[in-house]
Amino acid sequence: MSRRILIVEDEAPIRDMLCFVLEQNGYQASVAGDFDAAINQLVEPYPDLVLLDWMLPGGSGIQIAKKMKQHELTRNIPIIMITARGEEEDKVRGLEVGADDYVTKPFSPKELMARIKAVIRRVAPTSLDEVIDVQGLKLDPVSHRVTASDSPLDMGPTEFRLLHFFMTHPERVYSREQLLDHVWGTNVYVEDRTVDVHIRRLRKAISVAGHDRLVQTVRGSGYRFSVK
Amino acid sequence: MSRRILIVEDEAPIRDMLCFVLEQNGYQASVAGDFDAAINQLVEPYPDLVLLDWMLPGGSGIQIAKKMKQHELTRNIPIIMITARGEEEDKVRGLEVGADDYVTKPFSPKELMARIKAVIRRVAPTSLDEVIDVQGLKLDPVSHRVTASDSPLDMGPTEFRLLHFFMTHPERVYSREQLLDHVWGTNVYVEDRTVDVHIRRLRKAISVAGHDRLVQTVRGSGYRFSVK
DNA sequence: GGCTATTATGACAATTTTATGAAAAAACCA
DNA sequence: TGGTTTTTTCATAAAATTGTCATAATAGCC
Repeated sequence: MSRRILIVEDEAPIRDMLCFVLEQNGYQASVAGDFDAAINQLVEPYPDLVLLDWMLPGGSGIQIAKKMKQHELTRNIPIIMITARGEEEDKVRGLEVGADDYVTKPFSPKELMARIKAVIRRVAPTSLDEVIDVQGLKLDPVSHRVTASDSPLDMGPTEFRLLHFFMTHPERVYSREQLLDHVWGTNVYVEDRTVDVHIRRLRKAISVAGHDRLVQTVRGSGYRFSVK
Repeated sequence: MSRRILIVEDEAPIRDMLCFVLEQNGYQASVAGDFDAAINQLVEPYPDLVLLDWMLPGGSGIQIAKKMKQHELTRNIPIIMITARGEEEDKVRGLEVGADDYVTKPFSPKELMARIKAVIRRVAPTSLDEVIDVQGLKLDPVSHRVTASDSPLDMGPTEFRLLHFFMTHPERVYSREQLLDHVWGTNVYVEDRTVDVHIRRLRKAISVAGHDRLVQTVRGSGYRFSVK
C-alpha cells in the first residue's frame, strides 16, 4: 500500500507532469482540475497529502485550503501549495491558512519530492507497515496481529482497526463521530454510542497486561490514546 | 525448479552474455530490451530477481524499478542494477529507489553470480530446493513431499502449492485474492471462497500431528501461516 | 450529599464471515 | 474412452462479530 497524493492544478500539462513524477516515485496520484473536482476527490479514501495550486482560476485554491481546514476529517491532511515565482505575499497567506509547505514554480521534481517526503515524515512518522510499539503493546500491520509482551491478544476486526487508528494517532482526543468516520468509514450510519461498546471491547482485549489504561476517556469529548 | 532471472538490458551483446552466464549457472533467464518488454516480462510467472540496466535509453531503468515498487505483486522482487563505471550518483539513487545491490560495468561473471546469490539468499533464505522445516512439519520441494515427524502426509497439488507458499511467506496475512494470485496465478477466474475449501483440506492434511494450528484464520482479512 | 449528564457494561438478536460436507465440473491418466 | 483424482462451486452449519438497548456505575457540579 502506498501513499495517495491529490494534485489540484488547472493546467493540464503541469498536472500530468506532477502525476508522472509522483507515480515515478511510488505514490498513487489522483488529480483534480478545479474546485468541485478537488472537493470530490477529498472524500474517502482520503489522500495522504494535497498538492494545491494557489493560482486556480477564481482564486479557489485558497478556498479549498480553507474548506479543508474547516472539516474535521480533512483538517489534518497536509497541504503543499504551488505558487508562482515572486508571489511572496501568497506564501505568507498560504502558510496562514494552514499550508504545510510550498514550492515555487518552476520547481525541480527533486525538490518537490524532497518537500513531499519531509512533510509526510513530519505528519506521519510511522511507516505504513511497520510494527508499532507502545509500552510493550505491539501492533503488526503485516501479520495483522497484536501482542502484549509477545503473547498474542485476541480481538475483533473493528477493535483491531480502532487500535490501529489510535496507535497511529496518539495523544489526541477524538469524538465518537470522528472515530466513526476514521475507523468505520464515512457515510456509515451507526449510533454514536456504539463507539463506547467497541472501546470497551478494545479495553478488555488489551487489558491482560494492563494496557487498557492507554485508552482514556475524555469526558464530554471522546476518547484518547495516550501513554500519560 | 530453478530460479528465474529477468535481464533488462538494451545492448544485445551484453544481454546475450548475461543470459549465457546465468544459464550456465543453473538459472532460467528471460530477457527484455526496453521498458515495455520489461513490464511485459514482469507478469506471471514472476522472476525471482531482476537484473536491471540503469542506463536504458530514456532513463527508463529507474522507471522500471519504481513501477515494480508500486505494485503489490512485484514489490518484493529483488533488483540488482547494472551501472556504468563512475556513476556513483546513480548508485545512491538506485539504492534509494529500492535496488538491492549493483554491479559496475564491466564486471566479471564471477562477481555477478556472487552478488546474485547473496541477494537471493538474503531475500529468500529458504532455497528453492531445500527442505523447509517448521516445527517438525517438513516440506521438500525436490521430492515434492510433506512429512510430519517423518511420516508422509497426503494432499492434493493445490494444497501442496498453498502450503509451500505459506511456508515461504510466514507471519503475514494474505487475503483470499492475494492467495489466488500467488498460488493459483494471476488472471485465473476462481471464486474467492474456493480458497476456504483448500485451506480446510490443507488443514485436514497436516492436522495429524497438530500442525493445522499453523494455518490461522484472520477474520475479515484472510489467512496467515504462523508459529505463534 | 443529591442531582444530572455522561460513560461503562452486560446481554441479545441480527448480521456477517468462515467452516464443512457433498455434488458437479474439470482435469488427468492409462 | 472410461475411470480416477482433483478442483470448483454450492448449500448449509457453525462461529464470530456487530450494533443496539437497558441498566449500572461514575464524574462533575450545585
